[in-house]
This record gives sequence, structure tokens and C-alpha cells, in this order.
Amino acid sequence: MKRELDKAYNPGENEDKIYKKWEESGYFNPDNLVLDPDAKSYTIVLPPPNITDKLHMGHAATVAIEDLLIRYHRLLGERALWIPGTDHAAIATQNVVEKRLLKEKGKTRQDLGKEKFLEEVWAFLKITQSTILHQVKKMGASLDWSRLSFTLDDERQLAVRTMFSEMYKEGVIYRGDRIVNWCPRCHSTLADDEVEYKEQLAKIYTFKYDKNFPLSISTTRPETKLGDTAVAVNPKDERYKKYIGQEFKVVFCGQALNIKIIADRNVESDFGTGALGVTPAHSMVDWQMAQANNLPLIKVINEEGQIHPGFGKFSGLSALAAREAIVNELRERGLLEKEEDLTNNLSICYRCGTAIEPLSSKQWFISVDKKIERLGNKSLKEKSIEAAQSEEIKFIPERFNKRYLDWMNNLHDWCISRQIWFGHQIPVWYKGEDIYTGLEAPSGEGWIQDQDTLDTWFSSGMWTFSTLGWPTNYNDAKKSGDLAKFHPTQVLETGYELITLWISRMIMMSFFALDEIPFSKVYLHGMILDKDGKKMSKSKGNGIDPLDIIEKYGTDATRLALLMGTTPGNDSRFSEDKVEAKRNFINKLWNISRFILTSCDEKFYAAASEKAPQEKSIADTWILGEMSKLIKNTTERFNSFEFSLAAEELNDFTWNKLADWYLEIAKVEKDKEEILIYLLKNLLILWHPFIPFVTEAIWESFNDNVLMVAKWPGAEEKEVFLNNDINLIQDIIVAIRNARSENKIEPSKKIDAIIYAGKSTPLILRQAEIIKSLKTGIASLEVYEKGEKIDSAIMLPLGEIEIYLLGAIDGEKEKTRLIKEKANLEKLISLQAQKLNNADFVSRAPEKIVTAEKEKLNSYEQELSKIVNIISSL
RNA sequence: GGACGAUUAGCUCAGUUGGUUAGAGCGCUACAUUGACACUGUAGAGGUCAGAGGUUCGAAUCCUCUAUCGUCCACCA
Repeated sequence: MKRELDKAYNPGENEDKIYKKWEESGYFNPDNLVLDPDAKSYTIVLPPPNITDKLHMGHAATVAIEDLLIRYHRLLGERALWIPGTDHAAIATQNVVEKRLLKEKGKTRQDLGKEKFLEEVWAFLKITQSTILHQVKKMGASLDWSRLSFTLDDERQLAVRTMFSEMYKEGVIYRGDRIVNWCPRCHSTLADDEVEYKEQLAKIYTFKYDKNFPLSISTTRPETKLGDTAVAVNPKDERYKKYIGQEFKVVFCGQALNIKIIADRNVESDFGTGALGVTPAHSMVDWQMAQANNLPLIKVINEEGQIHPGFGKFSGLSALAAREAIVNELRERGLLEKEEDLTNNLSICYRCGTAIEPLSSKQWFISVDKKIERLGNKSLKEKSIEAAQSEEIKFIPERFNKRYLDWMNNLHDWCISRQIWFGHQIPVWYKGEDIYTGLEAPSGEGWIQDQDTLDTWFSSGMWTFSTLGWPTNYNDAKKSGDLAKFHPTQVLETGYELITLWISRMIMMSFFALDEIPFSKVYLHGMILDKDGKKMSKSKGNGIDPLDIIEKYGTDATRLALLMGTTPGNDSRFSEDKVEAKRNFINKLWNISRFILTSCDEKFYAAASEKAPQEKSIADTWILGEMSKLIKNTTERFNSFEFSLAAEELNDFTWNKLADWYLEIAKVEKDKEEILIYLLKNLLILWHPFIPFVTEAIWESFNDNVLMVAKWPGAEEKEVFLNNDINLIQDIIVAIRNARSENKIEPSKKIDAIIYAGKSTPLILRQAEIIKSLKTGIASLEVYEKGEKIDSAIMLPLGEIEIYLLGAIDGEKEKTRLIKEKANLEKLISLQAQKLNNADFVSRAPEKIVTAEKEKLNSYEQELSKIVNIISSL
């Protein structure tokens, strides 16, 4: 079993081998875990990456965090399931394939036709999907690959079609006219969040429809005015009050229009003329006003961005050409009053940058406000808002709760149809006036399926339950199989930019399908920026491929760099320096293990990791106390998602306490094998969720089982040194004094290496003399340099109060410090007592606070008495 | 325009309900070196916690304002 460890840890040599071992163990699948019958389930779904591109550092962070959670809960003995999958990313994928097609074959998707084009897409998918899965495995992800899903595979297609028809049946999905963001180039609607804005210089024209119309209006888009049905003014605007409610027949550039004057609070009196021409068919705001005032809707611009037939000479012109023609005509007729420059925000398509044409069209929608009887007559919006308000779903960090609620409260119906080829085709069939919705085409001739596909977030919104066998595992409001075992999931971990796009949809979808939340915690990580704080992007070329970093420093170092020094919700910079530091740490851990394993005989390897061995010296008591504290803290940190702090504490223990202190002590004191193995085992378990490979590699060199499924240590109620440190120092002082006075200390024993207490850390000195305390094993020493005594000290590694120097040089200093501390404490106590005597405070403050304050007072008093004792013994 | 964050050592960042002398990593300076580890060890320098007020016995931490940077949302016709 014993295997010599290499001098330095070599990640490349170990990682693939270990990953294979894990996969072969079958433990990624919770069904293979040996568990308590009543073990809790712990489920996370991996946010399915788009299959358009290989993974970036953001994905790496996701994998690092989720794998940490899963490994931690697996070690706790829970039924830990992490579900892998990929997202078909409808529009994005189609776009990428289209671009490649054009570049490689010079063809457009129309050249190929739908069928051939989709074949191209699927061929592309196969390649990218395997690249992505390879990357995820390289990150060490303990995903259950037997449950691998794809948002467009057969099971998910069934789920999507079921969902659609169920929603349709309950009237939650409807088809309607709406103003949509239309990209005339992509020939598709865009969701609001797919629209980007660009500042541009525009002209704003002020004019009257015709001579007889009393108001002037201002617009940057005169061509849409062919479809105006109203002019809106602010109800408080004194200039126009008298017109409100009146109707005018006007002839605008040859086009007869009925214009009603309406009042709307959204109109700003001091913008332009304070009168706004309302074009219901081509502006969201106008459409809303039209709805509120029951105004008709006139379509002016078609899907190609051209003027519809029926507008005389303008018909068939592009919007821009029509604008020019109209402005010219207004100018000729003397109706144009002003022409000014204006910078405004132009909506553009997030993919191609083409200007968005808002137009009305028939689309499919999910109603977020429709009351659903079986959900207690509440709408999806209401249910989703309640879930966050009641903290049934909690956001980490908390502030994102507000962002989620702000978004949900302003939520409009969700347009789910997209005019693209790749995706879930809408499961609706038409035959003349008849409409059918279902899982398959209806029987009979002549039914034609809707050509649109669904917004990609429709299928990813179902991800928590579509991956667990819904709808098959859900009948008559009862869950079975995986769905019963693993849903709701525990944590959804993703970037904060997905709150609106994805998280909100998942919550609504889950309520609709299952009447329950999809997850109880949402952990949001920040963006991973480059070392200069810039967003990584392909166009800037500052993106980092996680695989390159892994190649160079190993997966563990990469993961640790992503987890340490980062806090939820905050962006963080990623630099190689950081990874290098972590790589060094991992090597340190490796060497610590190497030292322990080579200095312990094999017969100690079986030492239990659960129960601390008997301590034999003060150093043992100290380190075991520290370990117990570490276990407790790490567990708490993990439970409260404070990974960075957990790692920092683990790091501090490993490097500053174990390596710097205890291992040095172990070189002098003997008989520490059991403790060393105990410490090592626990340390490896605690570190495992962060750095699974190196810990497993060390573990397998002296254990038969797999570390991944070891047992998470419980914090033993150990005597924690810190609480008693002052008493112990006292004991040592007394012991040394006694020993000195009784001449029991032999000052002459020469030791090769000893430990010297400087201020807080040890130093190995040669040819110095040590005086060993009879009681403690290490306690007191005198330090000589070139034959001259330079210091004498008593030392003790004691956590926060680490060292007390008592020699001739430092004794006085120490005494001064203690006296200062004493005064400080006395002051604190008097203030604390004052506070507690304040009747107002006691009566008003919550009991919890008062108790806490009392405890504080108590601890101050205890500390004070110890310090007084020490001072008096000096 | 609205909301949210950030501002702490030369750099990157921690700092959990306010509490003794504000921490880490990297970098820097000096020293050490065959004993687990140069992917090392020890010692050290380096901070008006953005600024100004306020609350408090006590503020990096709570409140107000200001400045700079960043993100998101809305969007002007």
C-alpha cells in the first residue's frame, strides 16, 4: 500500500487518472452511494452551457463552486446529485452556424433550406458538445454523467411539448398581437433583454399633420406617423387641456388619419412640443396608450422594414427612404417647423447590430398575470414574487433579492415565439381556422405545424424538473422516481446576469408544472474579469481558456484561485499570479503529507480519522484543539456559503500552524504518529471539496477507500486552547520557575534543530541551546548567536496569543503590554456594565442582544482576572 | 433618469450582527540553505480603511452628503 510520493506534486500525471478512478467508482451517481436510509437529498443542476463555444472562466467558476458544494454534501453522507447538461441556445447557435456556413461555404441558411441547415447545426453540436463535456471533466466535476441531458433531446422535447400544451389548456399561453422587437435582418423577434442600445445622433422633426390640426408634434421617425391614431399630451399641460377628448380628421402627406387627443401622464410637457403622436403599431409605449384608450392599430412597416401597401406613394419604400420623402413633403407644404439634432438611444439587435423595428405581430405569449385556479387562484408572477418575499427562495448575496423582485414586479407577458429554425418547434398545428395543440400532430390530413420555435429560455426554464423525468415522473399531482427524490433542488448557482433571463423563468415554470419552487437557494457569483478588470470577451481577445491554465498549474490550483479571494455577487479579477500562489500551496500540502507519511510507519496509517488520539504534550493539545476548531469553522463556513473564508482558515491551519509549528515540533518530540495521521486524514477531507485531485492523490497513497466518499469529520468537543491559553502560560511559567529553582533544568543539552520563538513564527536554529521544560516538552529556551546570548524566551504556539517572551530582554515589554491590556479591559467592563444598567437599553433591546451583551461582560471579566493573575506572577 | 455595488498596504483582495495593536496572497528589503518542501524558511518595511459631517464610551463596519469607478434596469417620442 505504501507508495513513495514524488518530491513535487505533478498535477498532469495524476488528474486524469484520478478522474477515471472516480468515474469507475460510480459514486458520481447517488444511487451507488452507501447511505443512511433517511439521508437527505442534495441536488444541483449544472447551468447548461451553450453549445456554441468552449467554456470560459465564468463556467470554470461555476463548476468550481458547484463541485465544492456537491463534494461537501457527499462527504456529509447526503444523497448528492449534480446533473450535467448542455443548452441548445436556439438563436445563438443558429447564428454561429450561419456565420460558419457563410465563411466556409459561402452559403446562407436559405440556400440550404431548413432541413439541410438543421443537419449542419446538429453536426456542429456534436463536436462542440464533446469539447464542452471534456472541459467540464477536466475541472474535476463530480457530475452524474448517467443523467446527462440536453435541452433539445427527446426527453426534453417531450417535456417542452407537454408544458406548452398544459399552459395552453389553462390559458396561460395565448397567441396575440403585440409590439415586438423585430430585427429586420435576422427576421426574428427579440426578447427585451436581447435588445441593446446605441447612442446615435438623430434628427428630431417638429411639424403638424396638416394645416388644420391645432398641435405640432415632434418625432425622430416621421414615417411611422402614417399610422398615428392619436396625439397624447400631459393631462396637466395647460396649453393643450382644452383639446383633450377631441377628434380630428387630418390628411397627412396624402394619408387620411383620425386623430384623437388623449391625455397620458407619461408624456413630458417640456420635451419637444409636449405633444406626442401616438403610433400604436410601432412603439411599445404608444401601444400601451392605445390599449388604454381603445384606439385602433394601423400597421405601417412590414417585416422587411418597408412601408406596407395602402400608403400610396410610400408603399414599398424602406423606412429610411419613406422618412426622407415625408420630410421633404412636409417641408414643401410648409408644415415642417423645426429640424434639430438630438442624441438618442437607438435600439439595436444584440447579434447583428441592426436597428430594431418595433412592430405588431402575432406571437405566442406566456401570461404572467393569468390567475391559475390550482395555484390558489394566483398568477405565476404572484407565486414567484411570494416565493422570494417569504424567503422560501433565498438569494446569496441577499441584495439580489431586491433586484429579482424589482424585475418581477414590472414583468410583462413573456413572448416565447421566435422566428428561427433551430429550437423546439411550437407544438401547434393549424388547418384553416382550426388550431390544435398537443404532443403530436393531430390525425387527419392538412394540418400544418407552426413554423416558429420557442425562446431558448422556455426549455432551460424547465431545467430543474425536465432533467428529473418530468412529465413521466409526475402524474395526477404526484411525483415519483427522480422527481420525488431530488426536486426541489437545493441550490441554483450561476452568474447574477441570469436573474432575469433564467432564474425568474425557472421559478415560474416550476410553479406551473409542480406548484413548488425549483430551488431554495440562489447563489450568484460575480463575473470573472481579466487581470486589468476588463470583461473577458472574444472580440477583445483577453479571454482565458481554463484548459490552458489547468495545463500549466493543474486543476486544483485553478479552482482554488477561483474560490479564494472572491465573494458572492462581486466581480473578481483573474490573474496567473494568483493561480501560481495556489499551485505553490498545493505543493506545500503535498510535501506536508510526504513528510508525515515518510515519518510514520505504515502500521499507523489505519488510524481513525473520526476520533482524536490521546494527546501527550501541550503541543498536541494545542494542535488537536486547533483541528477541532477548524472542523467546526469549515463546516459552518460551507453551510453559509463563505467558501473564501473557509479556504483561508484551512490555509492558515495547514501552512502556519501545522507546517510551520507542529511539524517542526514533531521533529523534536517523538511519538506523534497517530496524531499526525489523524491530522492529515482530516485535513485531506476538509480540503477535498476545494482541491479534489491532490487530496485524493495523497489519500490513495495510504488508504484503501476513496476519499470522495470518506466521512466528513464531526467537530469533537475538544478543549480549545484559545480559551485557556492564559492559564496554560501561567502553568508553564510556574513550571519553569520551579524547575529553575530546583535546578532540574539542564541547560546544556545540544540539539540539532530547535524551535525558536521570535514574534509569532518558528525558526530553525542550529547550535543553539535549548532548555526543555520538564512539564511541557517545549517551553523555554535561550538563544545564542556566535556564542553570545541574544534572547531568552518561553514560547508556545497558541493561536491568537501566540508567544510570550519573558527573557531579560522582553519581559518588561511584555509586562507593559499586559498592563495596557488590563486597563483596556477595565474600561470595557465599566462601559459594558453601564450599558447593562441602562434600564432603557434593557427594556428596549431584544432579549437576544441583551444576553449577548451580558455574555460579553462575562468574557471581559474572565479575561481580566486571568491577566491580573499573570501580571502578579511576573 | 432609477436601482445596486465598489473605493482598505505598491498590486489583487478578505474583514461574519460596531470592540483590545485592521489581515492574507503577490511584490519589495535583509538574512538562511544537504534532512518534507526554492513551488522553501525567517525577519522586516509598507495603511488618516476615498473625502466631509453625524450617531456611539468606541466606527473600515451604522446614518447623511460629496467625489471617482463599475454593473443592471428604464428609455424621450
